[in-house]
Amino acid sequence: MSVSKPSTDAQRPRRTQAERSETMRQRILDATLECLQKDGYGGTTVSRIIEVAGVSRGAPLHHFPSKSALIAASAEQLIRRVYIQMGKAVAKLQGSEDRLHDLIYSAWKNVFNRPEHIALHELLVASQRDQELAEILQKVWTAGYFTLGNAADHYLEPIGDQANVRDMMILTQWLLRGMAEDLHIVANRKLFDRYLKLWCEMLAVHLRARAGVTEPPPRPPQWDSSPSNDS
Amino acid sequence: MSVSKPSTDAQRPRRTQAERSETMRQRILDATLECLQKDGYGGTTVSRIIEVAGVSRGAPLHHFPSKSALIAASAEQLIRRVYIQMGKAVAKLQGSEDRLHDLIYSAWKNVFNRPEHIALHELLVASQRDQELAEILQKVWTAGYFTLGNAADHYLEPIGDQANVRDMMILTQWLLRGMAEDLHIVANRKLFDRYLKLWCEMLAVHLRARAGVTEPPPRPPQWDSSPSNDS
DNA sequence: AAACATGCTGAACGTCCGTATTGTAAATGG
DNA sequence: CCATTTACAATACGGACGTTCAGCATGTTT
Repeated sequence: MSVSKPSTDAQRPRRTQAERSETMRQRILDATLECLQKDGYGGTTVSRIIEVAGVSRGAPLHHFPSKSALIAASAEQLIRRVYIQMGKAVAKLQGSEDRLHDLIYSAWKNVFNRPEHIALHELLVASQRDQELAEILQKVWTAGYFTLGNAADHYLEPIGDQANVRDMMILTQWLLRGMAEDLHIVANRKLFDRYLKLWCEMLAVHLRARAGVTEPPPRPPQWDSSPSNDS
Repeated sequence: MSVSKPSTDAQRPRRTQAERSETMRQRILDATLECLQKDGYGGTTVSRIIEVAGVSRGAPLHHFPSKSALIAASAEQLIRRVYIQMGKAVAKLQGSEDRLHDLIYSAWKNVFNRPEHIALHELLVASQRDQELAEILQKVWTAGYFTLGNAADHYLEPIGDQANVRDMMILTQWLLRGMAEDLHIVANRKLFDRYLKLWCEMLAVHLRARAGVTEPPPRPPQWDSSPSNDS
């Protein structure tokens, strides 16, 4: 219900305006993402957001010109978060014995089978009727393509000559996305593990670990800690 | 904008109450599905539905106790329609030269790459927060599993011994569903054909056409023309 | 310290939502 | 042929939506 309230503000009664403003802005963004995840796109109303954030009704529109701008800013932040997390996860696979399996599982566990992905997916679906959102969500394509694609290209190599590592990672992402949509339909969670394993076996026909890779994959360009500069 | 207006009602000024009622009911259901497809779940309001159907505001709630009941009835009807269509499509593949390829393409063209699937997908996403819808949408799992699974089992056989036809069809459905969500993001439509082809090649490692299959697959049980008996 | 600027509150506004109610034409049944 | 029932139209209602705005603290500047 609450999103990171400032510890005890008796401790620091004085903060600069910029500080106040930034924490408030962040609090609203976090509350929006929490709403998207728990209540869906349709349930993400201003009333609900301010309830979760614990702020007044006017606060969100003081920082964002409209609700759709707030959603857009939340989307940008979420995409960055999700794929940075994934980038970090796939950077720790040098010591793995079965790199293909661990890469796929890492993508599943760190992206598609996460609460954050629910919010991201809500936005993706909403973007079918919202041009502005669609342009932002295109970054998911790019982000996924490079994060998973680069990592796979770094750790794995094709076995045959017509196989292509990056293409198979694109198929992987579509598959995992489709799987994630059945999480609430299919009760038996172990089923998903079974099919994930089957998918790894199908990939293993065409991909194998590169020999002697001890370095983590190169980091994507600007994705370190650019705060949140948007609209 | 309009959904199957009665041809020329000057021709038949008298119809039984049951007839009037049934056509009206169907008109409302069709309008609801059209709304779901064009305006999404959130945009499917009573106002929009009656505008599309060209009926009064009271009409929908005369036939359905509430809006959610209307949505539920529409969902049931849609699921039946979509997978009957798929069943018919995959029943014509005996003459195909590349049955695996044609089966996958048929699933894509007749289900996932169709306007109706957009509506179905909206309902699937909404069912994450709606228990009643979720129970209805479970039928999509069952329907997909049997329709595509049975057909594949009929036309194809595993090559290795650990391969399983039905499991691979489940992966196929997840993949196609995930692909369909990027249709509005990725401008180049030919890309999807490329990846569909790649997927077929990956499947071809494990599946091949059964020899001497000239019959169409057996029809699923009750799926012929049961009108629309629900809630 | 006084004057100003900024960050946010909280009430209010108009619009649209889903539903309830009342009225009217058409079909049914004696 | 008329009373009754059914099918739908039309309007009204309370509530929730996104947005606006005057007011009040809290920093900032002079």
